[in-house]
Amino acid sequence: MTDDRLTARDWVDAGLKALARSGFTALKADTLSKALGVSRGSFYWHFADVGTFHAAVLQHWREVTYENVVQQIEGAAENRLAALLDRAFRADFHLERAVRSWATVEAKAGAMVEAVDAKRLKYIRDLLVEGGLAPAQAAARARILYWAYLGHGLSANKPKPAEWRRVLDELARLATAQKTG
Amino acid sequence: MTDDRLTARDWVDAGLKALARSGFTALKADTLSKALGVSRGSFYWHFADVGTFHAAVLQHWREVTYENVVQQIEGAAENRLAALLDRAFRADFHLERAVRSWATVEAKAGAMVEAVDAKRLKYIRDLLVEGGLAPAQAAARARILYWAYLGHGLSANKPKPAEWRRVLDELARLATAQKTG
DNA sequence: CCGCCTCCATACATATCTGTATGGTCGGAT
DNA sequence: ATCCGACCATACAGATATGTATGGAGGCGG
Repeated sequence: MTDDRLTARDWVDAGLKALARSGFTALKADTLSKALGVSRGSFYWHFADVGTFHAAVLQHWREVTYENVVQQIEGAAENRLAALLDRAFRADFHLERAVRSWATVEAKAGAMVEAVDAKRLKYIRDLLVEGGLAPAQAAARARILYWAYLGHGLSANKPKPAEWRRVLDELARLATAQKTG
Repeated sequence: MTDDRLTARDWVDAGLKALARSGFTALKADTLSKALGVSRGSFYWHFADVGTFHAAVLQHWREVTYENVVQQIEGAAENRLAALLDRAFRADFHLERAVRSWATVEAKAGAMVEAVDAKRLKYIRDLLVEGGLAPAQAAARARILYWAYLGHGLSANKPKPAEWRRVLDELARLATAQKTG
């Protein structure tokens, strides 16, 4: 039997799902309770108000969006930078889009996004330095690579398969080419 | 005397201002009428409903965000690509952020953003081709440049002045370097 | 002066969402 | 068996938003 009682975690999971599907405007006690087939009484038992629920959702988002990814990259690949690029540009971006959209409207989401950005950026920069780039150049290129990742994920207009090879090629070049003059 | 009667254009301008300041959640008849010091009766005289108002705001956004920019670039500079990069990465991004955030939630905003993306991307690609790049490579690099523009504008974490020189340097390189092998 | 047209105020009905208060159900420990 | 606590339903009050209906205020042509 699927036990009918819910946990706070169930609510947060439903929140992330609604976030990816419908954007942050779907993160309401009213909407989610209907989606879960319970009343808002359940929501207000697990959370004091929507603010604390939002905080819980953001916290869980950080875990699934950074810690988990880095763990996978560090564990599996021999060429970590290539693995990261490949994974980043192929990942589903609905959740990230929704959170960043949310971040432009609510400060607490903005703070969380900013924190995640800083950690990811540092991770890329460190990889480039390990790859042999001078720190200043690594910092600049890490920025561009991360911006490109963001821009790619946030724009609906994606390259066609034929163009993808070229794009990845140019990205890898940007990541590894030594300065020639 | 500032004439007290409003026009539809006044409402759209107020909409864009609210959009840049507070995000798309501020695009409501209720909120805007208070900001303009009139009642919602005025709003519903100029617009049938909020949907048509939103459409008018989006349409006006397209004009100020594309036509005007291209006109300036085409008119003034001798090195149009450098002028575009400089202008793009220094511009105020609040309005663009808000519209793109809006685009993740409402389909009509998404369609408008997609249309603007396609036009801007084509413009960059054409500039690169004129600069001597092969079409396929120009397409790939135009993507990356535009992605970087978007990522830069949408992330709060900007480089410090010292890093900016490096970043612009690498961007220009990406735009102009010939393939060496 | 009169009536029309433009623009806005006011009032009402309705919908959605929040938060609280209160009571109900069910399982498990004593 | 009963009592307690976890979990949820229901009902209420209030805030905020939409859209409509209706009634001014004020300029302007006839």
